[in-house]
Formats: sequence, structure tokens, C-alpha cells
Amino acid sequence: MSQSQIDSTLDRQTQILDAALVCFAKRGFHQASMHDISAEAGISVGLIYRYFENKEAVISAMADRHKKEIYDMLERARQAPTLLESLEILFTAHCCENEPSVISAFVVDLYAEASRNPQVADLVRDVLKTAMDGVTELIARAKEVQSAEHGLTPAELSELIFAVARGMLMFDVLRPQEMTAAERRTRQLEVARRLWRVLSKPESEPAYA
Amino acid sequence: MSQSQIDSTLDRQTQILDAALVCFAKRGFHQASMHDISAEAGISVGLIYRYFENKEAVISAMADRHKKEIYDMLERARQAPTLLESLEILFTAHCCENEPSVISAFVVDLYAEASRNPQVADLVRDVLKTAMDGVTELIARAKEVQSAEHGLTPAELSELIFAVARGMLMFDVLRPQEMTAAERRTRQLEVARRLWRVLSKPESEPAYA
DNA sequence: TGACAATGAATGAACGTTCATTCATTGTCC
DNA sequence: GGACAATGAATGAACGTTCATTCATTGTCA
Repeated sequence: MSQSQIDSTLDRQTQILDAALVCFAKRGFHQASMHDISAEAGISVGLIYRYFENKEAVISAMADRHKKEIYDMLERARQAPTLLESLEILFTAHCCENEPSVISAFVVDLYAEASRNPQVADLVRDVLKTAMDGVTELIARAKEVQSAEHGLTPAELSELIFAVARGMLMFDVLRPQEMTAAERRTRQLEVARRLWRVLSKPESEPAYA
Repeated sequence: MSQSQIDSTLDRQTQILDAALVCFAKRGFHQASMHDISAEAGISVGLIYRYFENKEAVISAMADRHKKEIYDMLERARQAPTLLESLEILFTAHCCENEPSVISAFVVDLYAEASRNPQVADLVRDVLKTAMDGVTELIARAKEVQSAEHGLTPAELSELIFAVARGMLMFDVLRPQEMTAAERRTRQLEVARRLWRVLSKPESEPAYA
């Protein structure tokens, strides 16, 4: 198979997954039909089956893509100069590229799916562990949080931080449709900064607090 | 209609909702069939339609029951002597009565449903607001948290607490089936106490910390 | 022309819902 | 009390619909 063939295959798969994300967010994994996805992608139903074995495989591929996106996010968070900025990246990762709450709805659906599908659960657990380990490392570097008086280990703090992040994602799903991505982003940033304030030593407030 | 007739109607509805909770947690709202529910309840399919107009109504009734359960939980939290104990109630509400993660799976599904169904979203938002307002009040009473150095308002703290609680619920859904309700409870309690440590003044540590 | 991409009508299984039917329970009359 | 009538809770086969999946056919380009 030539490189251009591989490329066009990947393009088609990406096109289908993009459409699936919209449909899944709109109707959920199991209520979204293959016809919905094909219509959203502007192709025929049969063509989906050329690129994915079945619907389950589409869901798995979506989960895999989510895994890569979380890893990318982690990489960006790693390169941020301060822990606060890392948190801001972590908390706003889902409210930028796509339409409002498309990603949030998908992730909540993914966790719901994980509660029944052990394969999905394994994948999500793995993603979460990797991301939490990454943040644990970031915290270990951050003196202002480590030396605070709560006496929690970086791993414990990381778990707390991710719990807040996932919880905010659930809240995001409840927000009225009228709210723009920018407004959601602002809300998320506020919470990230409040969390940081709670976790760090009081004297090291950021300038814009 | 006599009182005993009302009672038996309520009994039947409860029986159906209990079965539905198990089926919904096992397969999700839309993958669980009415036949699944009837089999779980040990009754015929048709009988469900004597007590609920359709499947949507079963889901709505489940959401209503969830609302009542959250209100009950809030009432118990209100009666706890300290904020820490209130948090412990809040964080362990879902890992006691039923089988492991049945309730967690249901709640995650409920939020997923809320992302598509505005009626469900309204109900969940209402429940969340009431519960958060309640906790805001509890915090306003708790001096050890109010006087801490983070400088956050009770409402802001309440939002943070609920984000952690919902996030932990999502994590709960990922836990391997082998984990018992007691083990889950312990994990939840640990996080609740760590959160409390972070939020409160360091000198007011509980005796068992 | 041949090889492969793409189509969408066709298929059959599964689903929510309905409803004719059964039958244990309750009420009524002598 | 006993015979009979009325009730309505409960059943599950059947219906119409939707859906994932297949595949014979058509389009495209080298």
C-alpha cells in the first residue's frame, strides 16, 4: 500500500470519526445510528464499513483518539512554566476546538460506556492513570504547592485535581446551550484558579488574582 | 381509591424502578429493553405499561427518585455535627445500599442523558443547585473553613466540593468489579478527608487524621 | 479494461408498544 | 354460607418501526 493510500484511508477515518463525535454527543453512542453518522459525514452507510469493522469499532477508535488527545493535553501541561498554568490547560482542554459541550458530552458518555464495557473501562482507566501520574510529577516540581500546610502527597493532590476536573466536565454538560465556548472557558478558568489558591501557599498569589 | 390500592400501586412502581435501576446501570438507559426490566422485576412487559406511560416515563421517574435521594442525603448532611462529617456523608452516599457502582453508573448515565434531554438537564441542574446551596450554608456555619487563608466564598467552596464529589463518582465507575462497597467507601472517605484538610485551617485536624 | 472506491436498497434481528385474553379476588344477592 | 357476577391486575404474542449490517451495482481513474 502506498503512502498516499494510507493517507487517504486515515483521512476517511478521521472524517468518519469527526462525524461520529458530533452524532455521539448529540444522541449518545447507542442512540446515534450509522445512518446519522454517514449523513453527518456526507457519505453512504456502506462506506463506513469499509473503514471500520462495525459500530463497536467506531466507538473504540473514538476512545483511542480521546486517549491521544489527553496525552497531547498532558504534554502541553508539562511545558507550561507554572503549575497554575498547567491546571488552566487541564481545565479548559475540552472547551475550545469544538462546538459547546460536544467534547464534554462525549467524555461523560465514554465514562457511562466504561461502566458496562470492560474494554472501554480499561482504556479510560489507563488514560486517567497516565494523566494523573503526569500531574503528580508536575506537582512534585511545584514548591508552592508541596510546601503548603495540608501535608498531602503529590499523588493525593493529583487525584483531587482530576476529580475536580472530571466533576467540572459533568457540570459543563448541564450548562444551557446558549453559553458560548468562551463563557464556559471562563467558568473553568475561575475554578482552576480557585483550586490552585486552595492548594498553594497563600503568599504566592498570581498577579491577576 | 383505597389506601391499600395506593400502597400496592406504589409498591409496584417501586418494584419496577428497582429493577430498572439494575438494568439501566447494567446496560444504560437506551440499551436496557423493557423486556430486560420486566424480567428483572419478575413481571410481564405489559404490566409496566399499566404503571408507566412509556419508557421515557420510567426514566423520568428514576430521575425524580434520584432527586429525593439527594434531598434526603442533604438532610442527613445538615444534621451532622461537623462539616467534615457532612462531607463524609456527601462522598459516601452512593456506596452503601446497593451493589457496587450501581448507583454511580446510574448517575453518570443520568448526566449523559442530561446532555441531550433538556427536561432531564433541568431536573439535574435543579437538584445540583439545591444541594450546592445546602452545602454553601453548611460551610457558612463552619468557622474552620471560613477563616482559612484561601479567601474563597462559601459558594465557591461548595462548587469545588461538588466538583470533587461528582468527579469521584466518575472514578467509581472505573473501579474493577471485584472492589466491594466497603472498599469503595473507604476510598471515598479518604478523599473527603483530604479535601477537608486542604480546605480547613491546619490546626483543626481531626483526632483520627 | 481492470481495480478499487462508493452507493443505498435489502435483510433480518431487536425493540417499544398494544391489546385480546386469562383468572384470582371481591362484591352481591338469596 | 354458597352461587354467581363483576373487576381489573397480569400476561405474552403480535405489530410496526428502527437499526446494524450486507452486497449487488455503479462510478472513477490510471
